[in-house]
Amino acid sequence: MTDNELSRTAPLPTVRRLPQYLRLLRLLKVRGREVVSCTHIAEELKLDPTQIRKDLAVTGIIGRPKVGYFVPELIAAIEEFLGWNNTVDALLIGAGSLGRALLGYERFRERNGLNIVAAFDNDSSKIGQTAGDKPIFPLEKFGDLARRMHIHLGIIAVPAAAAQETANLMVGSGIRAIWNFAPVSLDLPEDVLIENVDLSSSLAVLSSRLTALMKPTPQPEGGTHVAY
Amino acid sequence: MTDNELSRTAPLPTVRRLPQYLRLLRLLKVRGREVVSCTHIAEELKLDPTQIRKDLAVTGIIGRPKVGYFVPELIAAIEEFLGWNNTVDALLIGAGSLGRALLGYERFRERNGLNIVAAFDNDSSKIGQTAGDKPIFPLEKFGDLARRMHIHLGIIAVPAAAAQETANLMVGSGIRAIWNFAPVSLDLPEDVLIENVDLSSSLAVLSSRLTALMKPTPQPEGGTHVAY
DNA sequence: TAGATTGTTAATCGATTAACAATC
DNA sequence: TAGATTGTTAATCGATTAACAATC
Repeated sequence: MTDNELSRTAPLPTVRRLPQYLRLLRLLKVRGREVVSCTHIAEELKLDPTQIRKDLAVTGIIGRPKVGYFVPELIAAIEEFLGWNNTVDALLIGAGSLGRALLGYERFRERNGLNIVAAFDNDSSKIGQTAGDKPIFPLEKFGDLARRMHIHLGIIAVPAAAAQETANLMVGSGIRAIWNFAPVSLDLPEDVLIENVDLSSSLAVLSSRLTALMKPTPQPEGGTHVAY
Repeated sequence: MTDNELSRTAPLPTVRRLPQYLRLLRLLKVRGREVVSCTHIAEELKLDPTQIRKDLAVTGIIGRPKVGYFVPELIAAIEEFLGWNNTVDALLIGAGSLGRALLGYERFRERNGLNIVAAFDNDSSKIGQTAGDKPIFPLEKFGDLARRMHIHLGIIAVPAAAAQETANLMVGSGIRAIWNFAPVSLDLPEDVLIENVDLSSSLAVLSSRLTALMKPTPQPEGGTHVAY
């Protein structure tokens, strides 16, 4: 902890890397490993050891020179920083194939402290079905359930066209943070947290590199020239 | 284009934002809008106009002072930069719920130039099924089809435990770029492109902020002190 | 002890933002 | 023309990497 204040908020890139460390650490724990150094983590994940040390510092963990960190202690520190030591309930809107895939991913609860309680959809043919043991309710019930269960995390898995109104419904029902899988930039009150999962962004990285590869390699200037 | 060389490669954050611009521009086009300024885009997306201008520059587009950019021209420039003006074939391994959700998302082809040709799975009960009109083949057929169709883009949608061997199979079958949805850091040859979609990273941002919110607000140091 | 590793400060790198001349 | 907007250079900001003293 480099601040005398309580950690402002950690750099975003750091936060995004923490789950990666956590994954490795859990693996090491299963393998019976008790201590681990940044050097070792760095080798495994092909990252810079100093960066890892800085990243881990945001969790408040203290390591031992010459030794490293105690694996279970480090796991606990990261989990606590992310809030993954406790389970947070969430409601999901949109029981299409993506929504049901998210519902069916049981590991969210154990690994990421995320418990998706139920899904909502306005397609009556889906109502009453379950997906991954989770019930699918009609959209009208959302506000009621959200308030009654004091749930403030919402997941949007509806088509782009319906995303904004879905967000509005959530906000009106007391939702304070939204995990949005629809490819839209949502208009939200300042105090509602939003995190977008944008597959296009990710694909763009891959396809632009792939495209760059295919392109006629930037010829050394000066026209035809045979090296020998 | 600020380089005299052919654009090295654009900054990663820029590449990740391009699809967002593209989405807005397509919307504007549908609405019949012919020109657009960075100022306008910036307002819509709540970004900095200068940043947008720099971002768009990587595509080689040239705007007109006082006017802005021609919408169709700008769309074409971004699509070309990303390679989304042409369709790229891809093969997907893992026909679980996530895999089938990806298969079923028809918009990939029209919007992102991505054509998922078929899926592969080693669960015999899934073989012969289709998902979003795409056939599901046994895993053994992967190499054959990949080579025969000259496909070099692979999508991994298998459980974490199977991801590395899946990647190995892909690489051995001539795949040059992998879009990986499994929460694992894969070990790959240097020359194989990899892009990971890591839901944990994304969730970490949301849950760490949510956790920070819940925490007892960092009290101004110095114990009980009443200001007046 | 000597060597490895942490924690932390300083240097570097890259991306964002500001400033401003060119221009339609 | 005057004003808005582009393209580009310079300044700022923040994250990564390097350097190094402290220490088990």
